[in-house]
Amino acid sequence: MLQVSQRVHYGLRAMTELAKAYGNGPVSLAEIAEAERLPAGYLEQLAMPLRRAGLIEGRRGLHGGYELAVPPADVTVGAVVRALDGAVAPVVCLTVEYVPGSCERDPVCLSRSVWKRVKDSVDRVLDSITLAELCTTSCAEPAVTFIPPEQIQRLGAKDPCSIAG
Amino acid sequence: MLQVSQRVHYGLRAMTELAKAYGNGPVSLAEIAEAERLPAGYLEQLAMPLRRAGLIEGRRGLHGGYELAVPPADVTVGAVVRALDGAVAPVVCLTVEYVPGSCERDPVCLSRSVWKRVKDSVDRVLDSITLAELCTTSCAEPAVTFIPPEQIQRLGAKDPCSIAG
DNA sequence: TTATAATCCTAGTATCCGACTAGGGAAATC
DNA sequence: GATTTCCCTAGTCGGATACTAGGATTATAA
Repeated sequence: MLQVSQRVHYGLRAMTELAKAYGNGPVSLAEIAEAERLPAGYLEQLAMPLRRAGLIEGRRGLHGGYELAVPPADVTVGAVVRALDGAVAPVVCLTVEYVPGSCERDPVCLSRSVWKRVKDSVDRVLDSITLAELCTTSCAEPAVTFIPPEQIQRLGAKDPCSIAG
Repeated sequence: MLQVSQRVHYGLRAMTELAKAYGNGPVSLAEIAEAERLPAGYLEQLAMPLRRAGLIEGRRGLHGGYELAVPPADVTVGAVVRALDGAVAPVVCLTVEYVPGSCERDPVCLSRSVWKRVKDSVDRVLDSITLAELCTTSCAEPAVTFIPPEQIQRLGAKDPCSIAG
C-alpha cells in the first residue's frame, strides 16, 4: 500500500541526476533518460511541472538541457514530489481544496486523525531530505551482497525498479 | 500524492464501528454499511481478508455479524491496513517479494533510501495507533466550526470522504 | 543560412487496476 | 423450513496512469 506513482519515482530519479551534474552546465533529457533508463518522452512531461515550480531551468538549442535552478542543498525531496503529484494527502479531507465540514462524517470521523498523522509524518521526512544529502549518502544501505545470476534472469519481465505491486 | 485506497479507507472505518461495538455481540455488515455509508457488497469483500488475518470473527445466521477477534486495544491500525492492502511499500524494492539486487540500479540508487525512510515513518505511525485509542480520542481535532448549508449543497456530486484527488 | 539539437506544448491512446455489482451457496436462528 | 446472515467467485465498468505522437520554438554551429 501507499505506492508512489511512476511520475514521482521517475521525477525524483531525474532530479538526482541533475543534482549530481550541478555546476557542470545543463544536462539533456536524453542523457537523463539514458542514465536512469527512463522513457524520454514521458520524462519530458515531468520536466514541465518541475520547471514551473522553479526547481529546474531549461536551456534550448544545441548543448542545451536542464539544470537545477538552485543548489542541491536547497532542494528538498518534498518540494520535488509536491511539484509532480501535489501535496501528500491520503484522503481528500486533508487536501487544500477540501472545505472544512463538507463531509457529513466530519464531526464523528474516527479515521481522519490517522491519516493526518501519516501525512505529517511523511511531510516531515520528505522535507528533511535534500538532493545534496541524497548525493553524498548515496549507498549507505545497499540492498545486496551477492546475487546469483540465475536469480536475476528469473525476474526478467518485471522491472523491479518500478512502483510496488 | 500517496493516496490511500478506498479499500483501506472503508476497511478502517468499518473496523472503528466494530471497535465501538466491542463486547455487545456481533454487528452485521448491513449495519456497518448503514452507519458508515459504505456499499454493502463491497464491504463484504473487505471482511474476508480481515477475518483471515485474525482481526475479526464472523457469526452466521440471524443476529449474526462480525466482531473483533481481540480487544480494540490490541488491534493496531497498521495491522488493519496490512490485512487489506499489504505492507506499506512506496516502491517494489521495498516489498518482501523483492529479491535484493535484482534491480540493476540497486548499487547506485539514490532514491531508495528516501522511500525506505518514508515507509519506516509511516509504519511507526500506523503501528502506534490502536482502535481503542481511535475510539476514545475521536474528535480531538474537528475540522469544522460552522458550515453554510449552501456550501454543502454545492459539493453535491463528489463524496468528500473518498480518497484524495 | 541551413541543419541540427534541444526545450516546449498539446493531444491522443491504451492498458491496467480499483471499485464496485451479481449471484449463488452454507450455516445459524426462529 | 423460512429467513437472515456470512462466505466465496466471477464479472464489469470507468477512470486514471503511463505512456506515444506530432509539432512549434529557440539556440548553436558549420
